[in-house]
Amino acid sequence: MKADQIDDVVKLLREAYRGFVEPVVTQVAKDKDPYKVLISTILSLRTKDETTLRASIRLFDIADNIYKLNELNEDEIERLIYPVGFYKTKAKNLKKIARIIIENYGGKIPDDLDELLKLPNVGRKTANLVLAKGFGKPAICVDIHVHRISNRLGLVDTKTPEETEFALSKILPKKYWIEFNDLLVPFGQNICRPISPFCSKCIISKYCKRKGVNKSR
DNA sequence: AAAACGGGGGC
DNA sequence: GCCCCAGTTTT
Repeated sequence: MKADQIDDVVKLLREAYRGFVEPVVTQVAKDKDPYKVLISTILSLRTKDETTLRASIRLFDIADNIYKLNELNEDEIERLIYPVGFYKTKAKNLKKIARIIIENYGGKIPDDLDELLKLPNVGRKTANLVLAKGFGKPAICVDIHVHRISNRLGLVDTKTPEETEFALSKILPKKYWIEFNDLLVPFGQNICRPISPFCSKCIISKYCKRKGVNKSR
């Protein structure tokens, strides 16, 4: 895809974005607090948005910073975040993260990819979202929506999200890195769904290489 | 590369 | 009942 076509895709997605509900992490962390971005992103993994939203609000009402989170025990965290996916594992890891951040990083969420990746339950998707949304640093956050849609557009031809991140870093202008994920997630949830995508309502279908796939409507 | 982790909600 | 969900970790 040519550079001017990528510009057009972003422009069209920005217009469509206004009609969508914001991604849940963006809603919860409007103040761009890296702590809230990190924690709510972890809560969101394999979890529906509405569940993530409720859990995040409950947790941040009690613990809106890393020190307060550290004061909670595992059972308390479990009860606050239930029923997000893997809530027991996440409660355990959130507790660990609080301790690590306080002991090793002076209570500050690190703004470095490799350091973030050392935290339990933090992979590339979460780490890059923290960098992009929490610190405003150029980072490409590839979740399943970005991965799927980038391939449908022919922007990349990849099997795994990690490959997609690498491929996008070569062709996507840096000025779009931070917002790319925010644009594609609601688009992927509402229009460019995994199965039965609404191709007839798609504002970027002219750039799509897989129009009509998977029982599209 | 593939399975496991895990509970709620949609159909 | 079966399948999906802003992935990560382990095998």
